[in-house]
Amino acid sequence: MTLSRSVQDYLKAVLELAGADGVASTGDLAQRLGVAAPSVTGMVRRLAAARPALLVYAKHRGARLTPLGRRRALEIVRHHRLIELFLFEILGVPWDEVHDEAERLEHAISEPLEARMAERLGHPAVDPHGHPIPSLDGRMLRRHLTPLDRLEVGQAARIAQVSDHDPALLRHLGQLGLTPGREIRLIERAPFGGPLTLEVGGEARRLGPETAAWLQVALLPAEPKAAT
Amino acid sequence: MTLSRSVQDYLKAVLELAGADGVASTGDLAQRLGVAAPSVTGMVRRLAAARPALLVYAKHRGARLTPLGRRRALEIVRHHRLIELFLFEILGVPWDEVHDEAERLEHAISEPLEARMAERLGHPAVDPHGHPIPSLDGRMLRRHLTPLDRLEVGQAARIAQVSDHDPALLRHLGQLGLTPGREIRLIERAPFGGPLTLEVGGEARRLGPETAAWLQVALLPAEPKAAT
DNA sequence: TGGCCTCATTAGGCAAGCCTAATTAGGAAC
DNA sequence: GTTCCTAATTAGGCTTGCCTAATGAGGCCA
Repeated sequence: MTLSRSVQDYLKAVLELAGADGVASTGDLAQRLGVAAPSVTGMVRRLAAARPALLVYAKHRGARLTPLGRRRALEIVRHHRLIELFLFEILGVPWDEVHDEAERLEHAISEPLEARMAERLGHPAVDPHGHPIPSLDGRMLRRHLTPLDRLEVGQAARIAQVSDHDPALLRHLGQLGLTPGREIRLIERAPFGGPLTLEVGGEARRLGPETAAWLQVALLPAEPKAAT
Repeated sequence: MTLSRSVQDYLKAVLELAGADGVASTGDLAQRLGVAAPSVTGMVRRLAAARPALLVYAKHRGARLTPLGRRRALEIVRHHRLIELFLFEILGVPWDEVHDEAERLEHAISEPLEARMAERLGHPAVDPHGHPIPSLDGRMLRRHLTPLDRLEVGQAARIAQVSDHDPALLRHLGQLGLTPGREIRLIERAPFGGPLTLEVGGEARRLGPETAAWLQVALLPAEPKAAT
């Protein structure tokens, strides 16, 4: 009942790519996993035929996780995010490097070791990029978030999470001080898709709208300085 | 030029099983790696045929590491032992559990991460079982050691290293206080292969000779209490 | 030197994961 | 309803790493 590295990667990808209906297309999976499309079809069929099944699959309409598959996928995400936070907090690995490192370590860590790490970190709820860490029973923090580029002018917000797909983006955001937990306010939005101007820690920062779309924020009431 | 997990395991096994002539037999490798003998023959041929070669192999006379193969094997051993020490020191994992955990993690850690761990640990020379940690350039502490069961009666010694092949043995030794760095003295040796009686931290401890053979010690001059 | 026993090798096969090239199904547009 | 484009699937094949069964080489002992 031990899942291979590849199988774990497929399950995680389905979880992360699934839309509102829980379905991920084989094409998207192929792109995300960096393999050819027929490889995905083959694997997805195997995982749906497995007993007990990890995926539900019907030709030409993508794959969906079974409850068991979802449980397994969440375990891997939990490993990944705990490892990211551990590397960041305990070893001082920069936040733009933790993802790739965790991508390999997540398959090699045992449950007892994971438990030790979680305890050492105080059973944290989010990773360094602000993504929620699933609990042991598969629950995770659910928040009401807005993409930063949708913010209204004058609106204050707290940065909740940033995409970790590109290390260069993370380095850039780090330099601007745009890290999870930080309070910001949208000062101005240049017309015709121009840059946003943000107040970040008392400084004005400019950010392209495509870049801003990679950040998710939680809205704050009118005067943020009043409430913590 | 990236080595698969299996290849890494084979190289490490050759390094660890090689006798004075540097040769490891295919049979010993099969046993150590938990695979059938023909699997070893096949892999060993592949690694000897690879360009650049990692092994030297001649039919019916076992395998030997090339300089490159040895370098690679030492890298893996370095990973393994640093991880063991890290788990032990930083995460408090018991010394009888660190080996299995490191066995998986050693293949998943990057060089930069390893460097961070080494620095965090103060560039240590030995792992929790007393085994030397190879340096980045492949050198390692070389000591003059004696198997504990060969000690002469009355001789004082310091425990240098213990075998980590069996967790139960490690738990037992831990309870007796027989850990690397500890000073001991052989009080008595029962005749006909009977147990050894040791002085350990002021207490008398009994140990079977087969068990004692799993420990290696460094001899100490007559009065150990005088020299710290 | 021959016989025998052990260990190693060859022969043949299987599963997992991947690939490219060729075919087919779905769905949008007319 | 047909057409056509795109996305997905089938067909066929490769490598890695393992297996069992059958054969062969080495070395020891008489």
